[in-house]
Amino acid sequence: MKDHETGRQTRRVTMQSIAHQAGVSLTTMSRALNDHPDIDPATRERILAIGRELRYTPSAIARSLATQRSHTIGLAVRTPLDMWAAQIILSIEELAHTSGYEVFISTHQADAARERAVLKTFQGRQVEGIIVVSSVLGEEPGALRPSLGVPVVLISPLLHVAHRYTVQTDDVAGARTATEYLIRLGHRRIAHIGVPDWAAPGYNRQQGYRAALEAHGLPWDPALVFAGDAHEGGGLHGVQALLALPDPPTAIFCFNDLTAVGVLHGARLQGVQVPRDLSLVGLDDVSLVHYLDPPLTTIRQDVQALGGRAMHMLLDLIAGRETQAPVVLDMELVERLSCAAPGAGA
Amino acid sequence: MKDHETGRQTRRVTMQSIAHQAGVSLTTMSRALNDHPDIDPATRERILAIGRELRYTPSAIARSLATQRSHTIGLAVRTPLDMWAAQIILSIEELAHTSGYEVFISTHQADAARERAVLKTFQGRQVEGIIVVSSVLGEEPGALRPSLGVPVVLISPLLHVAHRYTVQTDDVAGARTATEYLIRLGHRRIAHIGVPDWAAPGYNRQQGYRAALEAHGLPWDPALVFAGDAHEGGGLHGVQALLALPDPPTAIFCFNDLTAVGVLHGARLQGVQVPRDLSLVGLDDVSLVHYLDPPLTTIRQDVQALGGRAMHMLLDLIAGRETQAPVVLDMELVERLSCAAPGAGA
DNA sequence: TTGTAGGCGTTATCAA
DNA sequence: TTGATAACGCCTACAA
Repeated sequence: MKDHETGRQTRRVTMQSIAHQAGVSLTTMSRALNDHPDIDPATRERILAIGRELRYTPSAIARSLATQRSHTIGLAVRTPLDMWAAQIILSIEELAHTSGYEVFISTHQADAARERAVLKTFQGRQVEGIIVVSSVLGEEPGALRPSLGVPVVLISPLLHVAHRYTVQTDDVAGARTATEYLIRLGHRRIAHIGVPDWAAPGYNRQQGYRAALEAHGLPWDPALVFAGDAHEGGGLHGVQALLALPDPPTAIFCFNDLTAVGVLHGARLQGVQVPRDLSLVGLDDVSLVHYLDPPLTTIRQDVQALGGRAMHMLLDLIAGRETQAPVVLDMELVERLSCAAPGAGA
Repeated sequence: MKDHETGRQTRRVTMQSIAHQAGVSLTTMSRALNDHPDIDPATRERILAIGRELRYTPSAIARSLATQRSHTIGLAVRTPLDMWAAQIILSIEELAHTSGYEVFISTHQADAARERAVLKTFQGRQVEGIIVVSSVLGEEPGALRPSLGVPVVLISPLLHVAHRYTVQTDDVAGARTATEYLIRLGHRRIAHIGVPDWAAPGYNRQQGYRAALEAHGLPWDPALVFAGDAHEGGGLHGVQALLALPDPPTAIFCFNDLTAVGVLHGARLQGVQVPRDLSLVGLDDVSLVHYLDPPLTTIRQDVQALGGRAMHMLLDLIAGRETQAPVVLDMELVERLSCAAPGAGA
């Protein structure tokens, strides 16, 4: 081993060396480390002192091999780039930390092969559990089976539920809440800017949107549904297309807040005022939308809870405890200033 | 071991069992796995086939113990919550993946004790290298020494450089570029909204701001420097305080884009128009600022390169290769519409 | 080309 | 209260 500060060769400090120094057996040494009851406090202190002096750090790897427990979990996300995933990473890491677990992180890029590879790697690393955010394999029946012996918890909804342990927000209800709010304000031509692939979240939000329309006897007009990209650009193109319609919408429900930011921008470019000429509802409630002009009305999802519940579920499964599954979390309307009754303007 | 799908008890598949089934020794088995040259392709195929059939996954832990290489690195971030850290996590994870490394992630919350604990844990896990983002220990001379035998690379600047292997952006130059841009536009009263603790990035950006003022013979007025919080709220409070000044600024250079978002909001609330009455420069260039009203002029930092360079440096160190250190990356002005010559309004 | 045996650093089961 | 000794699952000289 090389000391990267001095470049000197160093010999690894192991239980051997310390036990030797202290004149005790490996067993006693081990007891000292894990503060086992069957040990003289004095000898233990002596051993630990030597350990500190020699800067001894137990090898978690050797320990794992011996105990058959790695105290690690695997966390696979599509990408850490959106606030959503970042918040989930944070809450999971914190809980893992307080529960004595270390977490491996990997990205799967919404690619099935990649996700499979990640799971396989985690399995090889002997993780005790796996959490997958925005899993694509979750849709394939039995695809999560190969991770035999390791509990897998999924965050994000599935269309074809092929897995029991999932934590998700109720996208359908959330989208419905948003749309009904707009209907209550008096809007009749309500558009939706979604995502291109219509994977579970996108599909569900669109379903909620449609359900709200139908429940209130409003026609479902395909021309009012635009496939965005969950980013500002999609929102921008979306409004441009929607406003160019012969009979343009008076309100838009967006897949997420970023999309709404793009819509806001596009509306401004066209001289369309929000909320006077166009009402707008986002989804997520990222901190920033509070500071937009106008502050965005949105649907809040408790992302921290998503991660927390998933981690708790995983800990339960690891411990062989009973656990409630699946978990579906509610979303909540946050009224700000981007909505108004239609026809207020021009 | 318990199969979490069926609840059945299962016996771990190991090299033993497969070698036994195939009627070969452990050595041959090992050779088959690591496609060693000294093995009959036929027997190898036979062994691998059995492995596939029995869903065998080699134990990375046992392998690590035997080879004394874990093929893991540790990544400690302050928090994954800002785009900044998220992008770094992504680029590091990708490079690690293509280099055959798995990454442990942890947060240190800008707390020295926590960071020390994380490093210790990583060391125990036998990681081959560590990257710390926004390290606080990096300032303490020798604090990174305990991670003996493991190379440590730091991302983010240090005030008192006590560590050689760092990757950072040139905050001083970036801030100076921003400020000089405003000066060139004709501004004389230029404010700065920074961060409260004035840790390295905050301190350096303030230094760059001051350096620009001095270089152009402009007075340095402490009243024009406000301590924000790197978030929208700080920007909001910042403008409010600055605009209330007897001789308010005509331009503001913000610590980061989020701060600028708050400033934009605050200015609007006060009826102050950007850029007519107030010019604004941010820093980071997060995707969103392009869609603000007006689109934000900002200083771009190449966060992806930050992560990439750090990871390359770490790989070099792990391999015992020479590596260039420290690395300082330039920042670049991105002109958009939030700046104008002063006095255009009123 | 294949096999034997020892070792990696720790825990755990017995005895003492 | 302490100590041998055998795992844990894999790699690697060295020998056959």
